[in-house]
Amino acid sequence: MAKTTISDIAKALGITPSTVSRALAGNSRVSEATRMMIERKASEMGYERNLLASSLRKGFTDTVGMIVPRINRQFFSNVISGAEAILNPAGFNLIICQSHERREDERRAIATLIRNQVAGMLVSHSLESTSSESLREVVDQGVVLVQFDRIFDDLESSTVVNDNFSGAYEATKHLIEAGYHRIGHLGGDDQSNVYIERRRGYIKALTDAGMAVDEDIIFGDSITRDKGFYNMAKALDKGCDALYCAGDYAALGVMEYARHNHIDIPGQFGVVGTANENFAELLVPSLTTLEQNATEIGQRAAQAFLDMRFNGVVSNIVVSMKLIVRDSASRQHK
Amino acid sequence: MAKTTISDIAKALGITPSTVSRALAGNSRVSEATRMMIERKASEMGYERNLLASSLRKGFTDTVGMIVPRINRQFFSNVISGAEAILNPAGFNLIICQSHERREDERRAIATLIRNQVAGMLVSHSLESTSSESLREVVDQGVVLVQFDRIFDDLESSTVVNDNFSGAYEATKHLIEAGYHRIGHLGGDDQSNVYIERRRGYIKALTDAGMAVDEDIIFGDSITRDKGFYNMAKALDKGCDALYCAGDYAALGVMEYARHNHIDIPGQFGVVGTANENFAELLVPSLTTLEQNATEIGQRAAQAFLDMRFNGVVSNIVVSMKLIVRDSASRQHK
DNA sequence: TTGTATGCGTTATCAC
DNA sequence: GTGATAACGCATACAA
Repeated sequence: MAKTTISDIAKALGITPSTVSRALAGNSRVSEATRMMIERKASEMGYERNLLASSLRKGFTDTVGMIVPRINRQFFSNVISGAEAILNPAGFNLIICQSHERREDERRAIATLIRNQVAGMLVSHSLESTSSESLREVVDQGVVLVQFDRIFDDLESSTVVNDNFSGAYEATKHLIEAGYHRIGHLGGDDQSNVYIERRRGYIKALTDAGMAVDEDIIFGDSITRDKGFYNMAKALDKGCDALYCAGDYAALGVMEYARHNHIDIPGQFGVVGTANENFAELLVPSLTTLEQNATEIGQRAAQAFLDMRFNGVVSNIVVSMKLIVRDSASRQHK
Repeated sequence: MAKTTISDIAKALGITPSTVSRALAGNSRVSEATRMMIERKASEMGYERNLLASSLRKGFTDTVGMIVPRINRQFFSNVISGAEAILNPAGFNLIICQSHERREDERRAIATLIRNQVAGMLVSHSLESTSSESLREVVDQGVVLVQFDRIFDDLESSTVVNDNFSGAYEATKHLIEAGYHRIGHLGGDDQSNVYIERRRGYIKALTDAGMAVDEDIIFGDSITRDKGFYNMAKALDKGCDALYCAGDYAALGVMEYARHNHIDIPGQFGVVGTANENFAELLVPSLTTLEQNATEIGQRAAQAFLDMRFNGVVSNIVVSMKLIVRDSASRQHK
């Protein structure tokens, strides 16, 4: 069964394709009568506009691409939902690609999206990508670019990031106020704006409180569960009694080590994580963590795309974080 | 900066677009020399094939659509990764849509994908969809359809499902062998093949063990965390000492109620879940659950699409489940 | 092996 | 307000 085209409708109605096209596109220069007639016939014949042909002719698509490291992270899947909530009503579809944190996958995703003529891209780059090289291609091709969460600042793009500095500051302050004395930091690699900012916030909180900053207890590997487990051992060796972790999976590893070694959390050791993954509230004790407002970031990123697309406005948005206080860092003050 | 087309390349080389098209498409009827020349020029000019034009001309795209209830479920995001692992090397892109368990969103996703001329769709329908009505449109439009996990059997499509019957059978048997005496079932709505099968497996395990089946302790609401919490209270009223839950979130609710009411798991009460969500191993006690092999399901679904697309082969695949034994149903035998 | 001609379905620019 | 015509970029049947 061949799909019905505007020509089919035109033929059935004894008019020309142009008129049908205009009517279906909502063009004003067509009489109410014929418009109604056409619309009825169209739905009667089960007509669906061929987006391929339409976009080819118009020179642009109503599709936006999104590239994230992985979709099974609470943060990214919520960003996606947030972006959809804005883009779909605006008539755009979202294509989602995963980079799996690999530069090569990211490069392929970019090429795919460009070939698909997307109107824009919302991207949070992979950890393997340490330069804006691949993304420059996007800009060069004239595709609207919005970076979120992890960004490069040497690109002509709108950006949406968390206020990682202030968030980390609050998280660390929370540990200080709970009475911990030697607070370490478990961060990610120092190429990324995200982890650089969180580390800065951590350091500022310590200095503001008149506490010494010791590079020995700033761990900068990566924020996996394994690393959390491993670095908790090292942190204890160095005499820490608390850790601000730049990720919940790392905090999870920390808590696992603590349980295995019968270290009481929060009594003997305090932990604050980042991201509010779905398991954070389920741990025992429940994990105090920094909420990232993923949905808002998705919405803002989508809105930033629309602003660039239709008004040529470039924006740099900062979304605040919120400390979710639970049990892992709430001991009695001494 | 206009994008380079095959005509641009042809012009630059003093040949015709057809030859360029053939060379770039890997057509054999073009000399090695000109092919090399064309390829070099193409990459030199930064040529990227316009998929819109190509697909419009060919009459089909290299895009596959996937519709899932939500992407932030471990199961579905792993299905997606599995499908990508097969489809990308085969030259297909995947567009992911969420139905949010709503019929209307699902319908819109289907329309979107059809308008985008996808070559096929991999779908697990929303819970609100209780009939194959919307999906019939897919088949009618000549789009290859693969259903997975949740399926309707009155459609011309390939299917990939878990062996929910056997899985539930094993899960229930595990509870029986652990010595629990009055084992209830917390299932989903009975319109869905998934929950019907799990319930059947549960019942069969009981009868095979010579135990009575009591409709009073078969709860069939839905498998949310709330319902788990709520129905745990009812299960206790009815004298249950164990529950096989058709979902981990429901099992989570069950365990929360138990903790709030100081009921020892697994000592006084046994729980087995389904899905192996990422939090299952992190609960205290850790949750014994049925693993769904999501990645395999994704791979199989993608392969089923390729088989239909290129060989016209319709397949109905059943993927086995695996019981992950942890602590929530392992008490000492009496 | 290469060139010529045509059309995929739609929209935009004319003219009427 | 409607119709005729061309063009978006590419791929293919046919001719050479």
